[in-house]
Amino acid sequence: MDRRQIKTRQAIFSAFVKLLETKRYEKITVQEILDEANIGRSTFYAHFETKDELLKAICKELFGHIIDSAIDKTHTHGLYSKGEAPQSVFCHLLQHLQENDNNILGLLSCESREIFLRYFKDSLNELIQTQFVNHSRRENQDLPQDFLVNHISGSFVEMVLWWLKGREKHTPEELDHYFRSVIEPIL
Amino acid sequence: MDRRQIKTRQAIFSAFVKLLETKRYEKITVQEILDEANIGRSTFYAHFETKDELLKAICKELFGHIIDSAIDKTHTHGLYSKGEAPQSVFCHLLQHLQENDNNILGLLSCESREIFLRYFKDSLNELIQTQFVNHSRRENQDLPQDFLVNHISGSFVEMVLWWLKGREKHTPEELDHYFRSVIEPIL
DNA sequence: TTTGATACAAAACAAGTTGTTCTGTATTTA
DNA sequence: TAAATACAGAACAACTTGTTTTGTATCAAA
Repeated sequence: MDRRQIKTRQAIFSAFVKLLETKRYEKITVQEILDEANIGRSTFYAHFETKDELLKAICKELFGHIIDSAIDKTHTHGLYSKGEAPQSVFCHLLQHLQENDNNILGLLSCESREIFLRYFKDSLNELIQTQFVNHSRRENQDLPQDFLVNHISGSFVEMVLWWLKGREKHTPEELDHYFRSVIEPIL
Repeated sequence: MDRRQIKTRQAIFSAFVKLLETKRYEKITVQEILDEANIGRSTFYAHFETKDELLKAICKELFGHIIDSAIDKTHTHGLYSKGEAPQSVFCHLLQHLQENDNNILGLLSCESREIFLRYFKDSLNELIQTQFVNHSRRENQDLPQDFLVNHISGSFVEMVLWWLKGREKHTPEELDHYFRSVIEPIL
């Protein structure tokens, strides 16, 4: 890939993430991105068809790593192992988030966070779903499985939201403990 | 209030809700609302300063009733009463939603549902918060109270989301049972 | 029923936005 | 070095937003 392309793509991403810190996604104009990234109009449209496409590309790129890393984790350690594992996938995810590569925490707490949180939750949902299918020795036969899966991924994302709203005063390990406390009793 | 104003306001609301069923909020133009509601441009701007203000007004109007009704419920029966009460506030809320006045379920499952879900959750959060403060004989001293409050309201909204995604195949009573199963063990 | 107020429709408007297309230049790869 | 291509800059039509103006229809109060 051409070095110029890489540089431009990165400039657009950085500009977009920076703008998102102070402005809602819908209110950001292409012109503002151009000014912030210092690129020409035609250049932008050579990279992305629309602003929406840029959004999708960012989601894929930023959450791709985190989710992939979590998938690897489940392949070796499973999802939770009901207290046995010293570290759950969820703790792993939180630690990964806290590293804040590419200011991913900024995206998850900006005004347009819903967009990214929903993307995050959908990825998480798939991960948990497959995990449940694999070794499902569930005791709670009362509840529909997809309800439970949704409850877990939904609660996790809501916890991240709560965490960020409180300016990250808690450690990933503490959060993992909180999450275990409200999830393990129902498994 | 002038009858003409009421009629116009209602026409705008209906048009807006109808458009939201097939189009994302951000993609809806004022012109489309005018055409659907059969009103003039100046008329719209006499009622609402911007499209965003219209959105706020709709949220207030539609969720106001439901939340107020839930608040009344808590005043007489409390939030959950740990299994004693035949009907929880949550069941009450779900039944209210199912009546689908003003197509509120349409709003909660349309492409722009995040907007309304977040508004719904914030209202719910306040309600649960006050309830916790009132008679807080919590046993789980391990968890921060606002984490628990957030977990409950968040999980509820996520359940509603799951419910609507599955085209409402479950009754409010069933959902209430599911919700008790995942919330009561941790209280 | 009349009268004064006002909600309304229609149209024109400036300012801003989007996505396209063109030309010429700079950079990269082979 | 040469051919390919990524880029800047500018101009463009089509659309959107919110304002303003003018004349008409409807309302509420006397």
